[in-house]
Amino acid sequence: MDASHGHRSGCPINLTLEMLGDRWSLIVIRDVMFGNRRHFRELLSRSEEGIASNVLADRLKRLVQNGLLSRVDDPSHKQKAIYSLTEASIELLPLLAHMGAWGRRHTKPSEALSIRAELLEKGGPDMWDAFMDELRFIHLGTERPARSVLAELQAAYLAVVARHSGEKTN
Amino acid sequence: MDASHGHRSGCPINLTLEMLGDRWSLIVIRDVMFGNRRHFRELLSRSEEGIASNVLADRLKRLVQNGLLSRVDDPSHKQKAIYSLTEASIELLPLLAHMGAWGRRHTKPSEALSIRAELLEKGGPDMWDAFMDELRFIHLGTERPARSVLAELQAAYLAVVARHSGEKTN
DNA sequence: AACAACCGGTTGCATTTTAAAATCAGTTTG
DNA sequence: CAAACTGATTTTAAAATGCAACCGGTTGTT
Repeated sequence: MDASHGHRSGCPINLTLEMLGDRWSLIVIRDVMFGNRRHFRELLSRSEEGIASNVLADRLKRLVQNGLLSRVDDPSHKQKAIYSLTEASIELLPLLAHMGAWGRRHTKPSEALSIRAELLEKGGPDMWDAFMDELRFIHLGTERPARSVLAELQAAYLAVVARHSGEKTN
Repeated sequence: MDASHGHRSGCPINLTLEMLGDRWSLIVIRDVMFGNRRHFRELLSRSEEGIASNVLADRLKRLVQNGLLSRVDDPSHKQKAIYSLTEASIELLPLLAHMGAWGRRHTKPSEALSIRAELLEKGGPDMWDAFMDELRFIHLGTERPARSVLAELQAAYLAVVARHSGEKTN
C-alpha cells in the first residue's frame, strides 16, 4: 500500500483525489478561476455555497502548500493577501469543464449557473486552451491573449440572469 | 443558496462535488470501471487503498441511491450482489481520464499504476468513446464492440509489471 | 453430516475531520 | 478616535473515518 510516503497508493487518480477529493477544495479553485475572487473575504462572503471561514482558511493553506494556489501580500493593504492560480491549478480547467458538463447532464442544476458550463462544453478543447492562456495572463503574468473567454462566459451569464429578471448580481 | 432542496447551490460543479466530492466514491467507481470489481468482497479486499468495510458499504449504498451504480442479486450465489455501472457513471470516464492525466503530471504516481492513465491520455476522446462502448456492453448489456480497451489497458499494465519483475498481480 | 471458507454487510468504539458561530488583533477609512 | 474591514483563530459540537470484531446465511469439501 506504499504507506512509506503517507499516501494510500501511487495511483494518479488516487493521488489527485487525496489532494482535491473533498467538498470544498475545487469550489475554492472554481471561484478563483471563474469568479476571479482573489481575497479571503471575496471567497468567503461572495461564496454561493456559504463556506465557513475556518474551512476556507484551512483550504487556502492546504492549496498553497500543495502548489495549487500562490499567496502574495497585497501592496495596497498590509493585511490583504492575493491568491493566484498556479500552472497546476490552471491545468485543472479541463477537469472542471468536464465536471460541469457531467453535472449539467446528470444533476438538476439551475439554468443561470449552468450557462458557463454549457458554453465551455460547446467550446471544447479550443476554448479551454484559450481560457487557460487567459488565466496564465491573469494569474501568472504572461502576455495578454487576444481572446477573453472570461468575458464571454460572464456576458452569457449576465444575459441569462437578465432574461429571468434579476436573481443575483454575480 | 437554494437551501430549499438541501443543496448548497445549483451550480453543476457544486452538485457534482456534492455527489462525488469525498475521498472514496470515485475510488470505488474507478475499481468497478477499470478493475471490473463487481462484488463487495472484491472491492474490499483487492482495494489498493484499503477501504474499510463500513465505509465501502456506505458508499455503495449512496452510489446506488444516486444512480451511479446498480445492484442486482447474483443468481449463482444467494448472498452475492453484483454492482454495475450505470450510464451516468460510465460518462464519468472522461473525468477520470483527465484526473489520471492531471495526477500523472502534478503528483508523483508509481509507474505501474500510471500506465493506464498514460495510455488513456494518449488515446484521447476516440479511445474514451471506445472504452465507454465497452463499458456499456459489460455493465448495461449492449452489443459487444469490436475493440476492447480494457484488454489494451490490462496488457500494458501487465507488461510494465513484468518489466519491473513482479510487484503485484492485480 | 460436519466443517471451513466465503458472502455482504453490521456493530461498537476511538480518532479525525468538518461545521457554525463568536471572537481577535492589526489596518484602513471617515 | 471610532467604525468598518482585513485574514484569520478559537470554541464547541456534529459528522465522517478507521479499525477490529462479529453476524447469520451459503457454499464447497470431506
